[in-house]
Amino acid sequence: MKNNIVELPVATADGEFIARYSENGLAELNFPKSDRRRRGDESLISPAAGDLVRDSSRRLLQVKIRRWHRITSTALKAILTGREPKEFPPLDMAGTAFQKSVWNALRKISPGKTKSYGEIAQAIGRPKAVRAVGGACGANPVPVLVPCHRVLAANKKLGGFSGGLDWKRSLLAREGIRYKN
DNA sequence: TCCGTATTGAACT
DNA sequence: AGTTCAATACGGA
Repeated sequence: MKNNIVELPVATADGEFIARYSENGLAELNFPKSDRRRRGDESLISPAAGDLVRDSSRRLLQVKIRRWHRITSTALKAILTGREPKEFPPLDMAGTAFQKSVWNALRKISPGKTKSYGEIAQAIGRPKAVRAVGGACGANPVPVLVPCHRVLAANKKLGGFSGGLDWKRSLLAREGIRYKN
């Protein structure tokens, strides 16, 4: 399973994001590396690339993943420029049932809108699990596309962001979202 | 079991 | 308006 992960870069105006795919969809999206070290080879496929050649089902998977990756790239660039993506790739995010329910709720926040951690907790029927919601947001493996940056603290204050608060501020600004602080 | 959260609201200065 | 603090759910070690 873990070996079937494919890693592909997305070049954006903000740097090179890294997308990882399982056989079921987009599993992870990483912010650009802070230090832009020179990357000698852009190995598009990470682990056992050689193994992928033989098996025809795996070749089909590669085709599928390339299609997903086009969608991912387009969607990511859309959000980064403050627009709503027309299409999302299938998502295959690893997490507990609780985390998945949180991530699912995040996806219902449309661009330009926000919800508080408490409101998310309400939405998933666990009104007291406020802090746990914060934890699940921090564990979101597909930031930006799964818009954890649209979750603010109770008084419209910024709250936190695992990718760094600068990213959160920037992403909110692109959507015209105002917050306090 | 213990510890650390991307929280929250109330009770205090 | 700022600070402290308890309640609280969850996940990792």
